[in-house]
Amino acid sequence: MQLSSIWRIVVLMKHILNQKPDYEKELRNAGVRITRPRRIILDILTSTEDHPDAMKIFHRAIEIDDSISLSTVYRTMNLLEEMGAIHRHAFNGGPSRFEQAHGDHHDHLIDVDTGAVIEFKSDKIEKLQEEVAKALGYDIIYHRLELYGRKIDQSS
Amino acid sequence: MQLSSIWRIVVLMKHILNQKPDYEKELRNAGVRITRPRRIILDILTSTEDHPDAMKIFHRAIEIDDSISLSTVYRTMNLLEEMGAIHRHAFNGGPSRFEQAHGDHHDHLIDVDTGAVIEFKSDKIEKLQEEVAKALGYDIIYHRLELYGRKIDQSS
DNA sequence: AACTCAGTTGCAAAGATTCTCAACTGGAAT
DNA sequence: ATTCCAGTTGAGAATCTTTGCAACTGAGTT
Repeated sequence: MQLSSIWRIVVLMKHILNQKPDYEKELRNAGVRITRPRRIILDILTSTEDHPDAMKIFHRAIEIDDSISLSTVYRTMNLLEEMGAIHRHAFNGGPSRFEQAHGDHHDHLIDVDTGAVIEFKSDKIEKLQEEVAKALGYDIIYHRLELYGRKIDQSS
Repeated sequence: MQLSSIWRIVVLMKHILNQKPDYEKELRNAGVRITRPRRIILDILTSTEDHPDAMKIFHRAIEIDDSISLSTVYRTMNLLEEMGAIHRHAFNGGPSRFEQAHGDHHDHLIDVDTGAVIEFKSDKIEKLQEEVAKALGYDIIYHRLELYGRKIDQSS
């Protein structure tokens, strides 16, 4: 696509960059401690294909170390979500389900028909966000951008 | 602020565009019954300035009719959200807060220290979103942009 | 290797949200 | 106005998530 020269949109393709990201390193760099519970939970997340909810993660975790608590699962999920390492999906009513992200922070385009999640990143948008925040007297710590869209019909 | 000439940041002032939309009509058209609880909750939503959570709405509601239950508040919020009449904001860990989707869309800057919510709008960012989506083959139906920030210390 | 302490944990309790179900009600049909 | 019934409600139970706090621990420093 010719737009890439302008916007540097990075579309991440899951099946291609499926080398487990080194979350431990990322976490360490972010000043977060690598504890035994966190290591176990990260292992579960990076080695699963599905979108488990907190309870499911908890059950898998206590098979490895039965001292892990559900609170820690929830706390870890919140931590990872804020870091952009995982995504939270709240399907109508039910408990939140989680899915590992990959690589760097990125934003999301959600297909409203299929629920598919496309990840992208636009430096331009991020820069604008910074400027808007600055104008309002704030520094951005993190952000969340989700576009909900429908595939453009190309048949016509 | 001199930036306005550049970014046209629109900090929305609710009390200016406070024409109440006719939700009752909309609901009726959608085949939803207008019950006493729903009418009261709608009145609360259309006449408030803030972003109340379910508990706050509940408390305001029972002052008008003390038979209304919290379940009904939650059910009504889910109903209205699905209809697009209100927006749900899940700021960090706290309870969801709601806001009527009066006319114009806007984004949010959340003060991570105080929880304060500042509304803003940047046409520039929205235009970029459109372009990104288009490059990915999608039309945007709606979007959510939340910046989490900390007030810039101006004392130094 | 021992020391230190802010970050983290497990647990229990609180808080938030959804669900179940019998009773009730809006509004269409009569 | 009365009847009727699918949609709605209130109450409380169940489920999901966060929080307060004392005990614990990772990892930097000595």
